[in-house]
Amino acid sequence: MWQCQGVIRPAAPATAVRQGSLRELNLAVVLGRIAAAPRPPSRAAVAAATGLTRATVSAVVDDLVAGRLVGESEPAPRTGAGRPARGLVLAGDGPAGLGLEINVDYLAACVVDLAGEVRHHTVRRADLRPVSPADALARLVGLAAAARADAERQGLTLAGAALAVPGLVDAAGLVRLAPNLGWRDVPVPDLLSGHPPLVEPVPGIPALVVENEANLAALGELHAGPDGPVSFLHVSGEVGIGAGIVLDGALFRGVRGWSGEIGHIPVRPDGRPCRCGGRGCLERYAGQEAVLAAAGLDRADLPADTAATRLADLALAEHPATRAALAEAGQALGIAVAGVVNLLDLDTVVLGGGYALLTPWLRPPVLAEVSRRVLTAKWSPVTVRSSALGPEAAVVGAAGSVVRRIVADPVGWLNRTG
Amino acid sequence: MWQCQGVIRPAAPATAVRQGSLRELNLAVVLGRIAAAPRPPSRAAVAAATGLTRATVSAVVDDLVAGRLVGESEPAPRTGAGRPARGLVLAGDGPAGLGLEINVDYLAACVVDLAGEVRHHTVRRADLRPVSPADALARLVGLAAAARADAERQGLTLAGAALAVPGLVDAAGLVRLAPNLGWRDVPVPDLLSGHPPLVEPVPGIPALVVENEANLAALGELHAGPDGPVSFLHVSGEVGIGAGIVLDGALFRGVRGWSGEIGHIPVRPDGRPCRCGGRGCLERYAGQEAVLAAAGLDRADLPADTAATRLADLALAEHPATRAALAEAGQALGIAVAGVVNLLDLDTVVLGGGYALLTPWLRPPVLAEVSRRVLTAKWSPVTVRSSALGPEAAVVGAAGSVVRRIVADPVGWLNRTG
DNA sequence: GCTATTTGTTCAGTGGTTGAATTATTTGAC
DNA sequence: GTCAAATAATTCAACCACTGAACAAATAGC
Repeated sequence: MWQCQGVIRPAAPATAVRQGSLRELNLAVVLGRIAAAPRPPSRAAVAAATGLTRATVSAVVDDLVAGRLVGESEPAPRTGAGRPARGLVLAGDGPAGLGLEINVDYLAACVVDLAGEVRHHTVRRADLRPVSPADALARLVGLAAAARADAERQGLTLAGAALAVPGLVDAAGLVRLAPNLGWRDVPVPDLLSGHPPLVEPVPGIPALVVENEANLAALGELHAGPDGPVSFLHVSGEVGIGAGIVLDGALFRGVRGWSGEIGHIPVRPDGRPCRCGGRGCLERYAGQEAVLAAAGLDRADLPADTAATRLADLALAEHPATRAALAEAGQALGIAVAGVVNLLDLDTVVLGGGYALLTPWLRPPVLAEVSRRVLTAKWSPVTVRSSALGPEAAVVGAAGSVVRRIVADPVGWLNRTG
Repeated sequence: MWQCQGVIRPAAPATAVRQGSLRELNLAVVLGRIAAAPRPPSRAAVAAATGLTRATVSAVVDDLVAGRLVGESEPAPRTGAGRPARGLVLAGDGPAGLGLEINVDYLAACVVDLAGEVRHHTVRRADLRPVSPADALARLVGLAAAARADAERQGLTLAGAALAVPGLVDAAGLVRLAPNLGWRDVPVPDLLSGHPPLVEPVPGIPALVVENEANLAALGELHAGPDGPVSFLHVSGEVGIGAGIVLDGALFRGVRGWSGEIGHIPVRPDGRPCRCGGRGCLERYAGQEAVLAAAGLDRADLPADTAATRLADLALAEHPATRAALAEAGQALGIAVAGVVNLLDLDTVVLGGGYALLTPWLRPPVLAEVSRRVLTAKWSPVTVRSSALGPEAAVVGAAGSVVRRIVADPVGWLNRTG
């Protein structure tokens, strides 16, 4: 056999590999293996899976246990004959991630531990459109402080925080535009600098990452499904429509972090004008306002977060205008998704946010457009399914992004002072 | 400063780092550094850039020189006072990549050395639509043998080959569908197995990779521009329209390698029916047939590879129908590109293949649609430019993909027997 | 209780990097 | 022309982390 098909991936280690990097890399490898294992693995199992020797794995695990990243499970997993294994699990009393979210009609905070368990979750409903950014952030700091106190009561140490915002965020944490909140050029880090820090700083882990909610919601989905797909498109249908793209288990953020603006993909290029300046954007056909209007509902009547529930109720009751509105929205969404799948060759699309509840009615038209328009659909069907977390995906994903970072690169945490 | 914005990138080393991996990784690091340097760097400069010690770099370079991957440049670069540096360059007499291409009306072969120089290039024009896949591949083998002989005459050793095909290729090298060639389910490796091998096998380097031409053309563009962008969309306008997506210097292939089917993104969802089964696909408005028809030309009159030249000539002569046809095609292309940029947040779009010649007329309408429809365009403008390599991008990119792989992971080549 | 079996640890050995000292080679000043 | 300063590259003992084999620990089955 002299032929062989292979992937073209020239991703070399960009950075030099020094003496100590060896241990640093293996800390990440072993920790990642423990995180990915379906059951608590023994040191021997980790050694077999990674190709390291048992001696090395033992040494690495000692470091991880000393750093409160890994613990031994009780009771030990039964294995049959031989000395019983001691199962390794991610520590439930080590570092944790703080997830925060500001949205149109609620604030939320949550804490996720290394193992991915949600250990704290608060949602405070309030219409934030009339509230100034500074005041909104001040309220959020209160939620964060309560979350931190609760986490510490459970023996957890918050190692970093991530804030989900429904808008465009630049690399410095400046919210360039969050139309539904009415924010424009809001410097989140500056506004928070007057408050006590959300978490004690840990080297190598950003104290606060500000990120688009749709991106974090996609990560949340990855986090929720233990053996789900590692590459998918997550579409969040809210007032606007955002998408997060997950490729090989990592969020794809684009050159400046502004990927996923699926709401402004043209689906009717000469159609309805959009406030973005374009015409026929998806948002004008499948966004909350458009669907409510088509269903004959007045959006002033109901808060934004109940719109999806209301639509689902009406659809369930076979309300004709609602059914038609969802069919039209689904078709527009399907046109956009077909383009995305043609471009990126993804095999899974997750409907999240407000769309999660509406999946039963959106899925058929989306699938119809996709199977008609995607060139490769005949060789490999595209799965369209509902989000597991729904509207909570963004906060959970935010907190999860912190712990994912620790698992991927535990050196910062291990080298912390104290 | 307790806040800090960071990228979310949990890409840990999936594989264990063993004792010997240290040297293997540093071979790649040092080689990559030499490849990326604008001028031949000294050992000391490589040490400074990578963080390794001079001692280590010297040892690593010795291995690379012994393996014919690196040489010392003559004359030595002048540096000022002190012992003169010995400049390190990628070897011009070591391994090389063989690039092959089958297209509608030509076969091509080329050889690219480690430094990226094209050392051999042949194009044989012939209408391949009436030729059976087996015969076409047999002719290609002839071209490849000539290329190999020429390469060896120059002291080069072919380490691997890549074949560009205008169609969908699966992981086994099976061409599922190449509509313009009339190919369907053509098992390229099987058909080649009766011929002598294209290259002597090298461990770790696939003897033959079969890949979509648009993907390889995108890589070729990356290869041509020394300090161009590392993330961009490369659109190849031929009979069909394909795109290659390069992210951080690596080709994004999608889950099954079928990414980039931009030709079937819906731009007029209820518009002209497409042979893919959909309606209003970009290809029906900006593909070669559509543009020729709109310009009032009969495509039977001229071979496919001269269509772009002909259109450019007419446009230059201010032929009204041609101008209008290109404006319409550019608008359709702009609608599709706007969707892509909204989704992926890319800042550069390269017009390649037949579009390269037509850029002066396509660029304005594309830019107009993009700036109108891309949400983030006001903060960071999108560059639309012409391909540097034009129609040769795919073969060059194919050959370049082989050498890129060697530079990224030189271990296979170094461990070869002989 | 004995054996087979598997887990986890210990320890000398080794590969590869480190850092300082050394050699090599040039420029520029006196 | 000679010497000092500067930079490049090599040499070598030390050290760090992984390796492999031997060994101790703990259990199931007979």
